[in-house]
This record gives sequence, C-alpha cells and structure tokens, in this order.
Amino acid sequence: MIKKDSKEKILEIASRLFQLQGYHATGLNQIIKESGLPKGSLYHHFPNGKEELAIEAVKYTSLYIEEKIISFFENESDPIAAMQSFIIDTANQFRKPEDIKGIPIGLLACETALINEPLRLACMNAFHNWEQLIVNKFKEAGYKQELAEKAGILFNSLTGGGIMQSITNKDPRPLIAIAEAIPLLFSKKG
Amino acid sequence: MIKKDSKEKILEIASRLFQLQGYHATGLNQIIKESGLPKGSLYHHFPNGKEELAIEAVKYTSLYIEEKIISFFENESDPIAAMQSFIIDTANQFRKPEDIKGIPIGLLACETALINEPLRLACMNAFHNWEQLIVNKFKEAGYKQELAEKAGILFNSLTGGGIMQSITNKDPRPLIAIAEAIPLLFSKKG
DNA sequence: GTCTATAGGCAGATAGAC
DNA sequence: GTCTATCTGCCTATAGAC
Repeated sequence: MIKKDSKEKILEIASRLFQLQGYHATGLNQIIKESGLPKGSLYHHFPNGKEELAIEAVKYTSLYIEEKIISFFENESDPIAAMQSFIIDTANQFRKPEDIKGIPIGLLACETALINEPLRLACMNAFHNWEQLIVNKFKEAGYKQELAEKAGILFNSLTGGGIMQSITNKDPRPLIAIAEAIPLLFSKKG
Repeated sequence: MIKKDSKEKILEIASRLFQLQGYHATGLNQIIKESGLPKGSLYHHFPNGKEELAIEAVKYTSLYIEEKIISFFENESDPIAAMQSFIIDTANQFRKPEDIKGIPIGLLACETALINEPLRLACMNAFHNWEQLIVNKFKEAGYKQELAEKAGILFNSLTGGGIMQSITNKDPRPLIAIAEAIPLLFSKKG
C-alpha cells in the first residue's frame, strides 16, 4: 500500500490552508494540487464538496488543538500556569514569519458565522470542546463551578483575540500580554 | 444634485458587507447591485479595484469605531467603566440576529494578514488608532504609562476575541464576560 | 463622470473511462 | 477507488459609447 491514506492527506492539507488563508480564499484546486491527488479523489471522499471538506477539516483541526491542550494540562497541574504555557507556546510561532501556522478555527468561524450555518455549527462545536477541557481542568484543581465556567468562556475569547492581534501585527507580544494577564483573572480559589 | 455622494455610498455598503461576510466572500457585483450604481462608477472612484476599495472601507470603518470610542469616553471619565460600557454596547447587537453588524476590522485582518500585505497594513493601522485612544484615556486618568500601554494592547485582543465568540455562538455572553473581567485587569493605579 | 457590454480567468462541480 | 476532461457560472477587470 503506497498511499498512506489519501483522505487524511487531503484533510491535513485543507486544514492547514484554511487556517492560513481562510475558507473563501482557499480553492479546491489549490488543495488537490498540493496533495498531488486528482480532483475525482477529493469528490470521492467528500461527495458534498467544499463545505463537507471544510466541516471535516474543522473537526480535524479541533482534535489537534484538543490534544495540544491536554498535553499542556498533563505537564502542569496548576490550571493557570498550564493555560499560560499554552498561550506562550501559541505566541512563539509569531517570532518568525515562516513558523506561523495561521488561525486554528477562528478565521473560518468569523468568515462563516453569518453566511454558512453548517460551518458555523462545526466551529461552535470545536470552541465548545476546548472550553470543556478548561472547565474540567479548573474544577479538578478545586475551583468553584462558577469560576471554572468563567475560565472556559474567557479562554476562547482571550486566545482568539490574542491570535488575531498577533497575526495582524506579526508580533508575539499581544498573545504574551494575554498570558501575563491570566493570573489576574482567575486568582481566587473557592 | 440628486445623488448625495456615490463614492461614500459605495464605501458605506462595502464597509457593511466586508464586516458581515468578509473580503473574499463579498463580490463587487453584490456591492454595486446594492448601491444601484453601475460598475463603471465603482472603478471610476476606485481605479485599483477591489483591493483599493477594501483599504478605503477599512479606513471608513476604523473612523466610525474611533468616533464611537470617543463618544463613550466623553460620557464617562473612568476609563474602566467607559471601556465596559463600550463592550456591553457591542455585545447587545448579539441579542437579536437582525441587529448583528458583523466584525468591524478583525475579519478582514484575519483573512488578509498572511496573503495581502496592503490590506494587512490597513487593518494594523486601524487597530493601532483604537489602541492609542485607550492609552491616552488611561494616561489622562492618571494611570502609569506602562499600565496604560498594557490596557491599549489588551483592548483590541479582548474585544476582537469576544466578538469572535459572540458572533460564532450568536450569544452576547462571551462579550459580557469580557466586560466583567475588565476591572480585574486594570484595577491598580500608579 | 455615467453607464453598458463583455472579456478572460478561475471557481466548484460533474461525467464517465479505467 | 483513481483519474481526466469538461461544464457552467461567477469573479474581477476593462473598453468604449454617451
């Protein structure tokens, strides 16, 4: 079996391009060109075309980020320190232009929130999954339910907004400022 | 003179559509169709086409937000309370779907940061102008230079991320959570 | 300055051989 | 399942009459 898995290959490339360029700026032709696969293969694996591919790509990206969050939580018992490490790691890609990975889900979410309901729901679901990881981490560390939920809600806004600023300015400092502000927001246990 | 100002009319419509749908999902045909003007008029006022129109639309939107920030600052001397009022006002549009105005600059910024340098610079400039308004407001209220600058940097990340979450979830609560968190971040004078 | 018609290219999608 | 050829339609942009 020479080809590893053409479907996963398409998903990986689509996921990367959607993060870098967004949904509407990324063409199927670019995706199949980079994959080396024929267009028929794409439509075989994703019969409903671009929208279905994008929904699967959002799930693919979402899982990747979930695993990244989990790995940071495994290495650090304090939820505040873990969240800070995650954000600093995210910030570091903006030190060199060639390291920039794009915007995981936020760009697709903003692009489609008002004009493509299936994609909006896929993005909302991804955000929700990340939020739950944060909530559970804070609860396990002994935080009150209310404060844990607040941390979950704020996590997505803080990282999403920080990435938006860091990518526009090509500067890691906005995300670093967010990381430094985290302890001020969640300092009280309950 | 029956037509008020066809250039401003195009700018207003383009600004609204770019905020709602983004740069790549908004066609010039849609803009001229909504304006009722012929396509030749658009290219007369913006000879360099879509990119030039988008840059001018970003400036147009930027000025509108600047004026909004200034008006909130005029009505409230405490910078923290003023910032909270501004964010709550931004959140309120997400109570009813028909009130949603879109994402002022952030969507275009995310879409173009890595693939269209002139537009990226236009967005960066808009963010910078807003940031300066915040910095000045905090300094005038007696905050230390360092804390005022921190407030400026965080303002764009917080509002941008909050809008991203509120629009994706069609729920004002993420932005409200941001507004409630503001005092924790900037409570110390110096 | 205003307006129409159209060029030229690329998008997403499909048909059908193998 | 793999791959090629092609369709249809929309996009940005332009030419040129008025």
